[in-house]
Amino acid sequence: MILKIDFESEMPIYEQLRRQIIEGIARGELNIGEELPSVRQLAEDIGINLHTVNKAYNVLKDEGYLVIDRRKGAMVKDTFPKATKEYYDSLEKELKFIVADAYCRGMGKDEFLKQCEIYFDEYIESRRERENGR
Amino acid sequence: MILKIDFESEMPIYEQLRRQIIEGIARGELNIGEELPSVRQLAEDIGINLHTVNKAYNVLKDEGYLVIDRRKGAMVKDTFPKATKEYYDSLEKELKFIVADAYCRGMGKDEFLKQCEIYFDEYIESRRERENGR
Amino acid sequence: MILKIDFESEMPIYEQLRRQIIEGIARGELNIGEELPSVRQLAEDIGINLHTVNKAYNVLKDEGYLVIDRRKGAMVKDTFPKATKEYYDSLEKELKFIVADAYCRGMGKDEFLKQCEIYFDEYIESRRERENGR
Amino acid sequence: MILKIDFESEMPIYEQLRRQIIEGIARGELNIGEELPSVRQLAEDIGINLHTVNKAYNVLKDEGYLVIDRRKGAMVKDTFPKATKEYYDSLEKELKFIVADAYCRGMGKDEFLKQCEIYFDEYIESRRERENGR
DNA sequence: GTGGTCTAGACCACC
DNA sequence: GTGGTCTAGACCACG
Repeated sequence: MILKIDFESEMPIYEQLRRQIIEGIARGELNIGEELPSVRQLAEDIGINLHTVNKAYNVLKDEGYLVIDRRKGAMVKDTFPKATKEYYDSLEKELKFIVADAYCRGMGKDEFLKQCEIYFDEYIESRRERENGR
Repeated sequence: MILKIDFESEMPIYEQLRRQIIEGIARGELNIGEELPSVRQLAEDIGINLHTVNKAYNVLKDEGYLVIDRRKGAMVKDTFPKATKEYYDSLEKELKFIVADAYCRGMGKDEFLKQCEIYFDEYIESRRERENGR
Repeated sequence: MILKIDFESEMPIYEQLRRQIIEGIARGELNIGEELPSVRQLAEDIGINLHTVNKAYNVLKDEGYLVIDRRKGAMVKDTFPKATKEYYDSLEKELKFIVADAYCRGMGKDEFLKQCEIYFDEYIESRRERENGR
Repeated sequence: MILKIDFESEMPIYEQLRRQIIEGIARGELNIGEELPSVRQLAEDIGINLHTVNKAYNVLKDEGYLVIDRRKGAMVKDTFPKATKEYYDSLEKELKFIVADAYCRGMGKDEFLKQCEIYFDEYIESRRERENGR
């Protein structure tokens, strides 16, 4: 799986890492139980600080995406993280704002929903392909 | 329009202000040409520094949501901001991640789309009500 | 002569007035000795404060564009303002920056000069027409 | 690169900084990818507040002249800012006034164009020299 | 009255 | 180390 960092982005590097790893899991590029590169390895590959990778891994651990084993390093958890009340609350807040912004900018409901549907289908399709391919 | 700030949030205060003002515009609570409180007034009401309000207003001005008149202060622009290529790019990036996260957490496509639809309808309905009420 | 104020501009209203009056003189819409509207009249026409018009007129008086007579109000001076050393200095400073910015943005020398030439010719032509028409 | 601030000028300090940095880029004194002093460093050197430097840097970032990297601070962007429609509009407005003023003050078209040409050539020459010198 | 600018100094996140 | 955010308080230009 290829990780791309935009050093000019306002988004913290660890957050960029976190998001791309979650997207990788959604697409099935990272499967349950799969080991991620070591902190040291990944940091060197991307050319960033070791602590930055560490932070991303630890956030994902706290969210329930990864387990971190002292010997084997980080791997994708065998169960997906729970959709807690906190998650739903923050999702609602985030989504409401995005919809408000899109609505103001003249984006139609259908166009927006269609786009969301496409993204969902991409993840579903990508996972199915990989599962069949195994 | 009531603005609520969460001082514990990691999200900057000016960004919280920005988002709530956009949501207010989407709901029609803030109508075209409507004057917002002066930076000093709003800062005092919320209990924050005037520079923080100023920053929120200026970000919204740059985005095309507000105009700032030397005489009357800030007011809602009579045209909505353009949905530029930059906007679509960042929306895609943001939405893709949110969908990935939701998908991983077991949220179904239908549930997600339904929720988005509800938010859209809320804004549409809210605006219609206010327009009829005028 | 029609004066248009952009209340949303960052440029002070009195400065917008000043510039448009100078452009009017350059185009020959305002001829030597021609009386400008009274401060009170112009302020009411545009819908701005009386003091704002006053400031514009006084700046133009100091620059040598207008003479202000207590009885007849403001009128275009019969001689053009001198191109003082101060003027040349500030012109150089301003022009150098504009050229630097244009150059960085990829504007060619020829394109830039061509544009300046067009503007010059417009003023020359406009004045000639009016002088012939009288 | 030496930056000179006129504390008596009506032009805001951050705007003076902005202009001189753009001129520095045009002259090639600041090359693509070159790092600018940190806000604290530059502020101390000039004897102004760090927020003022920060504002200048951020304006230049928004214009597309600089990128601000969390790790390295501000640096000259590898691509020059686009000459947008907004840019051309404001350039036209500005240039038209300057030409009108110069014309009224008896400055001939040839003299004006000659001067613009000289400035352009200075930037072109300065950049060439530096590129050869590298 | 309005916002714009500047200063001074604090704390924080990120790297 | 870097910039980002927030506060507090000052002065100014504009209208």
